[in-house]
Amino acid sequence: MARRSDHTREELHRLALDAARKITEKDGLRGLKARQIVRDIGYTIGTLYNLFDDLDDLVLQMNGETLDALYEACSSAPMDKDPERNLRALASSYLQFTRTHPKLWNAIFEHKLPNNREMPAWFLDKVARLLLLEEKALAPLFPDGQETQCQHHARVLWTSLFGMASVESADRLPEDETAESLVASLIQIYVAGLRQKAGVPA
Amino acid sequence: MARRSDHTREELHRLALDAARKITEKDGLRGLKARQIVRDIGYTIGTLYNLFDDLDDLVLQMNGETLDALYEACSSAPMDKDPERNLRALASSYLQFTRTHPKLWNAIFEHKLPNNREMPAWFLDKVARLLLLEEKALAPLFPDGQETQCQHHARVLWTSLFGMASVESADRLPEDETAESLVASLIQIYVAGLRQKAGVPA
DNA sequence: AAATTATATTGACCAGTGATCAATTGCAAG
DNA sequence: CTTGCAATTGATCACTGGTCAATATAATTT
Repeated sequence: MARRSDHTREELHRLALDAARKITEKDGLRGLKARQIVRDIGYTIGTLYNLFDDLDDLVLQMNGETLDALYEACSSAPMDKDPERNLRALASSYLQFTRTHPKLWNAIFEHKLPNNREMPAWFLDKVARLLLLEEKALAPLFPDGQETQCQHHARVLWTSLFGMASVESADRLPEDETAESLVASLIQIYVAGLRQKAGVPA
Repeated sequence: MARRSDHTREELHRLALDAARKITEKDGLRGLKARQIVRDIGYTIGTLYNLFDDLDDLVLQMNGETLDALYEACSSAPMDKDPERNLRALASSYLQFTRTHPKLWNAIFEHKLPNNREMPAWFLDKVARLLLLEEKALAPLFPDGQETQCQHHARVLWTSLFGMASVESADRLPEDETAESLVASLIQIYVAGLRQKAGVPA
C-alpha cells in the first residue's frame, strides 16, 4: 500500500478532474463527493488530498477547465466586420455550450468559496478573457478612440447574455421562449439603438 | 422534555425562518446548518424536523419569503407613461434590494433541489410575478394588441437585469463599472432601438 | 378530578461528509 | 545493498442532515 506507479502525478490529477467532471455533469455540484471521485478512479481518499488542497481547490480547477472549454468553443465563432453577425455567432456558440454542459456551466457560478474568500487571480483571468471576445465582436461599430465605449457596451451585452443563459439553464423560461429568441432580440434592438445614437440609421 | 408551550407551531415556524435568514445573510447558503438554526432559537434538532420536511423545504420557504420581499420592494417603484423612467425606477429598486441582501438574493439561485427535482409551483409563481412588473413598466411603449411583443421584450430586459445583478453580486465587475451603469445603458439603448423599430424616433 | 388521548420535544443514534496523519510500502538515488 | 524520499493507505476525527423511540405535558373525555 504505497507508491503504485500505475500513474504519474500528472495522470492522477487528470483522472481525478475527469472523474469529477463526469459526476458533475450527471449530478451537479451538489452530487460531487470526494469519495465518489476516488472510487471511480480506483484510489483512496488520502491520495486525493495529496493532489489537491481540498475539494474547493479541485472544483476551482475543474471550473477553470470548463472556462477554457467555453473559451475555445466561443473562439471558433467567425468574426468579420458586421457586429450583429459577430454577436449572434458568439452568442450561438455560447448557448450551445451551456446547453450541452448545463450542470458543468452552472458549477462555475454555484461554487462559492467559504468565508467569503475571493477567487484566485488566474480564475478571474479566465472569466475576463471571455469578455474580450464580446468586445472584439462589437468593435466594428466603434471608431478608433472609442474603445472605452465599446468595452462598456460589450459588458452590457455580455452580462445580459449570461442572464439569459442562466435563466434558461434553471428552466425558468416559458415554453414559447428560448434563450436564443431573447438573445436575438437583444442583439438586434441594442445594436439598432447604438447605431441610432451614433447618428448612423440602419 | 416535551411540549413546552413557549411558542405556538406558527411562532416556531417564524423563529426558525428568521434565524435561517440571519445566518444566510451573514454566511451564505453554504453556512446555513440545521443545528445552528436550532441553537439560535433554543430548541433541538428534532423540533426543526417536526416543522419542516427537510432543510431543502426550509430553504425553499426562506427563498419564497425573499421573493416576497423583493416583490414588495419592486412594487414600490413608481409607474407612469414613460417606459424609460418606469424601467429605471424598477431596476433601481431591484438593485437596491440585491445590494442590501446579496447573500439572501443569491440563495434563491444557488439552491438546487437534489435529484433534479423541480421547484414547486407556488415558488415558480413568485418568480413569475416579478416579471409582470417589468411588463407593466414597458407597456406604455406598445399599442393594444401587441401584448405578446411587450411580454417578449420585458423578458429580454428582465433576464438582462438579472445577469447584471448576478455578476455584480459575484464581485465580477471591474472597479469602474456598476450594475447601475450597465442597466442605464441597457434601458436607454434598448428602448431607443424599440422606438426606432416602431417608426417613432426619439 | 381522574383517566385517557394526543402531540410537541428531546437527544441518542445512524450513515455519510470533508479532512488529517501516522504507518507502510515501493521506487530511486548513493 | 542500503538509505532516503514520497506515494498511498485507511483508521480516525469533527461535523453534517436526518430518524425515531421515549417522554412529558397539554387537551380532551369520562
